[in-house]
Amino acid sequence: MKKGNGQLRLEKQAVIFEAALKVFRQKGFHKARIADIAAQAGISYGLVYHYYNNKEGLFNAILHLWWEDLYRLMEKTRQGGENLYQRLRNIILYFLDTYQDNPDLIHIFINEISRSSINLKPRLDYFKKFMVITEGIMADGQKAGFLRRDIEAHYLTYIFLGAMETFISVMVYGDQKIRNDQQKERIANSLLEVFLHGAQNSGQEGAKLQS
Amino acid sequence: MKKGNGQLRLEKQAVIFEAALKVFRQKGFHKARIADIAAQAGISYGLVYHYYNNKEGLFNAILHLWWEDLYRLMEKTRQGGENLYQRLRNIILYFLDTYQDNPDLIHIFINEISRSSINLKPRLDYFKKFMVITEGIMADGQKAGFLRRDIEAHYLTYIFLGAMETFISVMVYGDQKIRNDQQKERIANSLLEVFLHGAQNSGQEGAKLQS
Amino acid sequence: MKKGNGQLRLEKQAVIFEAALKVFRQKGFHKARIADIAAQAGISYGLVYHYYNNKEGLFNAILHLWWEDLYRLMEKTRQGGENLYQRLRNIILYFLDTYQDNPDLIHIFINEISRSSINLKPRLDYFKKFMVITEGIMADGQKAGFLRRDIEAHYLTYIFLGAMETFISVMVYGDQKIRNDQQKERIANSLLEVFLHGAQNSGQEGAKLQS
Amino acid sequence: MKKGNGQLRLEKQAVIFEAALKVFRQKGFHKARIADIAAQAGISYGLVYHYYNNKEGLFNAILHLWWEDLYRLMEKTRQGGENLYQRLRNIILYFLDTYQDNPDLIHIFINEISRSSINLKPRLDYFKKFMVITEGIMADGQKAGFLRRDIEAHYLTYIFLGAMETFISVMVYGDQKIRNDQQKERIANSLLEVFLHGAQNSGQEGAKLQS
DNA sequence: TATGAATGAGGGTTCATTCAT
DNA sequence: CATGAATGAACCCTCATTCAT
Repeated sequence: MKKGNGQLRLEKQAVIFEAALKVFRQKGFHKARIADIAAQAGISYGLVYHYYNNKEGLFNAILHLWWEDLYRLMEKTRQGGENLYQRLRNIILYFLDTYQDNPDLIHIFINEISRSSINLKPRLDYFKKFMVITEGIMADGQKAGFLRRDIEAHYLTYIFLGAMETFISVMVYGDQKIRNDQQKERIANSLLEVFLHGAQNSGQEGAKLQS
Repeated sequence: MKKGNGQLRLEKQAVIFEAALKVFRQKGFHKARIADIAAQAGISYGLVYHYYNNKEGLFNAILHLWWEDLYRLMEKTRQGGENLYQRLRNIILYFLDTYQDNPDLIHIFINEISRSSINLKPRLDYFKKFMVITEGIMADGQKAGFLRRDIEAHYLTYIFLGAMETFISVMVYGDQKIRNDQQKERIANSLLEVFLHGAQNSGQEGAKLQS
Repeated sequence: MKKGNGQLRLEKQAVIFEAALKVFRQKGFHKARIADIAAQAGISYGLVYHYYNNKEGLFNAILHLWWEDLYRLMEKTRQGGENLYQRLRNIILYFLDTYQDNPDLIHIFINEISRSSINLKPRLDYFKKFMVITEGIMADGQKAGFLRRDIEAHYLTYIFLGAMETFISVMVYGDQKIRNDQQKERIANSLLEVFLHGAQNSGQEGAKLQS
Repeated sequence: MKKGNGQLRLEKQAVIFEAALKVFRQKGFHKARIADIAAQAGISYGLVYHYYNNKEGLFNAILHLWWEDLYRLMEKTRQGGENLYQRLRNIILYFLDTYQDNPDLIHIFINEISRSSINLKPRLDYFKKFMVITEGIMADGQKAGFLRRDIEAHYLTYIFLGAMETFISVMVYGDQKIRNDQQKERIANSLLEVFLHGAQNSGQEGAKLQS
């Protein structure tokens, strides 16, 4: 019986969470009202405070979900003994999958987590951790001889993550749908291709570029 | 006399503008108060409304400055007949120069303009225009044979701009100073190097990566 | 069985009552939450409403306990045929004993019952009754020739009760402990001594005071 | 001009202050709403926040007025070289005068300052300072031989202040008016008379009291 | 009895904006 | 031009109380 109640509690909490995702996505953190979220969830606004401490607590729950999932993926991919290419691909696919499965979440990531000035410090800490892990991957790649060593690992990190994030951003802002897995593949490949081999045409013309 | 007054008006407006830059940077748009800006400018808060319509108008002025300057640069670099490498380098240097000369502005760009949900539509339009221009550069590069054609031009754009923006973001959040022009060079070179030639080690080991 | 249940009911009620004492003491009536009291009692907050009508009803129960006990003492001391000195001493000792045995209760008396603006009317009525009884004692004392008649009986009452209450207040606020019965004696004696014989030094110097 | 504006500001602040006195008196701190105070002052509630930080700041202003005035009196009476009798009389008359001139203030003192649990710590500090000053007077009296030395000075303090406060309280709660200066005299005399010479009848009967 | 989910009145506070001076 | 007094919409949050289970 207790378990049943607990389950109900979790379910209701999830309903509020989903509503919050939607509303935060539509209005952004600052303009989202608790009343909006409650209305979206079909409950009274007071009940939101039964399940979450306050607006920021609710937002933090979202933030937490996002990052912990991401960390988990990074950890899994690290333990899986996959090679550099696979690992970078996994990161990209995590974003693309989330884009497909939980567009609200990725929207919030792009607009409210990745940037914007709410709650700066903790947000940055999450971000840094992500960067540090990614940088570890890059360093591994350099050590293993896969990645060039004349560019610092954290520079590679910025370039990779920045490129990916902007990719997602453009899709988010343009409201582009991912129609099928092939499209996901194409995006991931383009990104990795350029990141790994560069944008320059390797033919004769390209060679003249900097001369 | 009229001209003198007009000049005074412009000067006072500039004072408010500078104050707004500082305050918007420190607090973000939503938490910045008109009273803060006025205090920073050393005037009464009522006076702000003589020079700007309202808070959003003031913010738009900043936004406008940023983008118009950027467009101007893009235009100039296009007309200058510079090659692809130079043009991309100019964009990067514009950001790095602004980072040096007007850190408030670049901070606002990163936090409030580039993303975040204030005033979504007009902001996106500015951004799109920037992307379109950049995409034009990429397309030119492809046409001229400098850039590979198997990746769509707008993909190249996302990758380039995303990488650059994240570079700047990290500097902004880490409060890193640019000490000298050599550092700017190094950053620009790293970015361009990876963008153009890729991160992969061109030696033997690197070749095995995707196998 | 019925009796047993009734007893259980009383016990649970007592648990809530004790918890309320503690919480009202710590937070005061306004800041005390039913949830706090329930937590203190180790029950759910809904259950409080099975045993008491509402927050005020719970507080009234405390109030009632305090006053009825006090009235009972006053009645007993009146019937006991004790003399004025004994009767006044009994009142003081009642407060001091309560201070020892039920510090929460005396704390609430000082902070929430004796003054403060909750529930003004009923509280005043309780208080008045107490004053009237005390005034009766004073009047008796005047009639019997023990107390001076040039000061009205209710003035004597104010002075006596006010002095005593402040004594207790200071102890409450200073968190002073009563270590033993001798200390209680000393306090009671000091109070009665000054009340009955005055603070003025009866020697020669004192005589000059008002000249 | 500036001075004139400042004066206006102070006047408006005073209007709000007066309104707050009235409303805090009628409803007590907790039940008083800023909107009530604003309505009483004939202004919008937002304006209250123009002149005071918040509800507590407004209340603190009242508190401050009360205590600083009282301290000032105590200081003046100390420097005036008056004797013990005069000094105690001054304290009593300060309360009675305030009762006449600013009944709201004395009401708030009795209900919200002297007791009740808002903002406990600072309130107690104010109170303690008052007690310490009074205790100094008592100690002076003992040193000068006017007051008996077998009762500790702080005990004398509690008795004196407690008696006085209860006197005032009863007047406040009973909504008694002070009709003329003679009545004030009578009250002050009664209090001092009992405090200094005691309540006991000095005739033969009284002597038997404790036997 | 017992629980705690659910409700919503209620109030404090912020601050953009207006406007009389 | 300049000031800052004045307004009030807006919104977060608390918590007593009810009630289905």
